[in-house]
Amino acid sequence: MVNEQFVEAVLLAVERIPSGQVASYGDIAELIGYGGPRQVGRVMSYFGGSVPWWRVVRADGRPASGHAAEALDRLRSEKVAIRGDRVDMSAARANQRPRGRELI
DNA sequence: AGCCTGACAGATA
DNA sequence: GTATCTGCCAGGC
Repeated sequence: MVNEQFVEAVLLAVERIPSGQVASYGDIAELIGYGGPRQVGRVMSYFGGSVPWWRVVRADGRPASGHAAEALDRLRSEKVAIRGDRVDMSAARANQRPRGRELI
């Protein structure tokens, strides 16, 4: 069991993702400022049923294992930019944070 | 205590 | 493009 505060923060962050946009596990973790993407994934597996879990995808744009098909279906319904079986993170990513790219 | 697993991420080949 | 390794943090055995 994780800290309830962390769980609450994760669920709140996921609910805050606007329709038509997505966020990665790492983004959620960084936004909260605690733990890592795996902890976010754990929270989602346990309590994700109460939030739009399909808006949380992996950093490479692929949804979580086991729910990829349903997630993509829901994302397409929200007009999220999908490229094949992958989310176009460059366009659909909410809270786009600058990556460690020293050079563009 | 050690070891493996996981709704992950990044680097490397 | 895929495959593999390492790093991360928590949980289960």
